[in-house]
Amino acid sequence: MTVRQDVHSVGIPVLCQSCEARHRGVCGALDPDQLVGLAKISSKQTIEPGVELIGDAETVDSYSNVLSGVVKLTKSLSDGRQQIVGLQFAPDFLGRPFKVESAINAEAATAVSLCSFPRASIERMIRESPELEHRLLKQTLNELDEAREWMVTLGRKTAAEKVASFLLMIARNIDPALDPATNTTSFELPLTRADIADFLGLTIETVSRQLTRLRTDGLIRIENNRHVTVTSLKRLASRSGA
Amino acid sequence: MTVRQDVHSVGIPVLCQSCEARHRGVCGALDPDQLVGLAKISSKQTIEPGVELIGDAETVDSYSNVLSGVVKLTKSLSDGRQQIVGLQFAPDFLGRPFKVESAINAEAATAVSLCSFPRASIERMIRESPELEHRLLKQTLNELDEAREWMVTLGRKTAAEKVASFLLMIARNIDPALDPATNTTSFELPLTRADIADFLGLTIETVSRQLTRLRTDGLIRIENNRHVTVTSLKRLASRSGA
DNA sequence: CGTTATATTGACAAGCTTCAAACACCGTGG
DNA sequence: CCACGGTGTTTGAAGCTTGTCAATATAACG
Repeated sequence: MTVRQDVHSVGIPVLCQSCEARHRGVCGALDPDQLVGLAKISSKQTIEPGVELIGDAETVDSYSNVLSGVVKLTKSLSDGRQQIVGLQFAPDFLGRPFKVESAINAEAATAVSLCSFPRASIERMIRESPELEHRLLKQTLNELDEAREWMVTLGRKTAAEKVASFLLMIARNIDPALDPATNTTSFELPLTRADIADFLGLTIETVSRQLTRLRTDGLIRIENNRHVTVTSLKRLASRSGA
Repeated sequence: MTVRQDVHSVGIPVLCQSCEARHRGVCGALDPDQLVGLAKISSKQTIEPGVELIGDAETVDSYSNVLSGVVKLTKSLSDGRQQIVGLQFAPDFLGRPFKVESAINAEAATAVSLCSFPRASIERMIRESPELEHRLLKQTLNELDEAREWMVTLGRKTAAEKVASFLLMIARNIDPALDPATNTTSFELPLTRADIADFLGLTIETVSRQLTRLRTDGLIRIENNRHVTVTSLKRLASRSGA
């Protein structure tokens, strides 16, 4: 028992021992030596909801792994209209390699903890480790798939379908093994109504109306604004457009 | 002169000599030996507009470079509503590595010429050549940037802004060096009104109305439905939301 | 317990879609 | 040569979904 543990954790920095990014995230590409090197220059930090992590047109000099919480990626038009273009959950990699200027904003949607490292070091490691680049490519391809999935939602679904799709996406994210046959799940919404509206290309009022409709129709229950219980996953899915 | 040419073209397969993908596309990552190997198993083909290249939920066993023309990537809802989630121009790489099942449709929007190679070979080459994977990562990141840009358009812009944005995107794609100070450009639309509607999340009628509005307002001229002349790039840009 | 942020609800207006019809372009065949 | 059908586009009128503005309710917080 102790032997097995030693085999797996020998040379692994304390910081990384229980880190999810080492398993499912990009750090899984690194060998113990690289991990030690990276751990030396990386720092864990906790961020309050609403705090801006990366500003539009700012130069980015650090990348991060999301360890917990939800980060929203947003883009804005000159007159203030805003659109959320991505949500990042643990253990996603946060940052846009190979570009000094960010074209998007990143903001903590909930309380977030990050593991950050300097830009230069991670880009050097990418050059040295093809496996790291491979993981990045895979995550980027997944993000592209998600973005395209949401383009369909934004362009072609009704408000009712958008809200149902959003709830399903969150439910699946909280519990990836969610069986479509099960009827009931329950979770905390990581976003405010305003955020949900920015995510779905709707107004706060329309989001609210669609949620109350789902509530009065008996598909969901809502407590304290944020806690949602889906009482009929099947009926919810049938309203998501698919 | 001839010496210089020889230096550059020695060992380069005839098929690839004048190919744009060798310069700006993924093939630029390959050395002459790899290029010869790939050229042996690749084939050039021409495709008519409207022909489906990759069907939804089909298993993909070949990848391609787009050599000319425009390929539209679409996703559909069960009831037939459709959304274009990407446009691919030369010399884009066409295909979704590391996934056997395609979740999207690819269809020739115009006449298209492709250079195709078997899935297995390209995936082997990716494993062997980090530089190839690097190029793929860069293209994927660019596609992700574009997708997110269009999410803002789909979610937050008005019909008028959407159409203006679309025209600007096409103009910039035809002439990447397009100076915002110049007033006039002219190009062939690679998409029908129906395609434009599917791209912008609108109906054919709304697209048509917005185009005639731009026409009667003197920002553009349209000949034969497809040929567009922008007469005031600045005014068009000011209507794109930005 | 008052104060502020967040969410809900209602009435009305606007924008986009829907449905319908006319128009333009193009190749075919009489 | 012109009538004809086909496809793609434009235009019009009406209706519905969503946005806007305003008021109220609920929750969060000192």
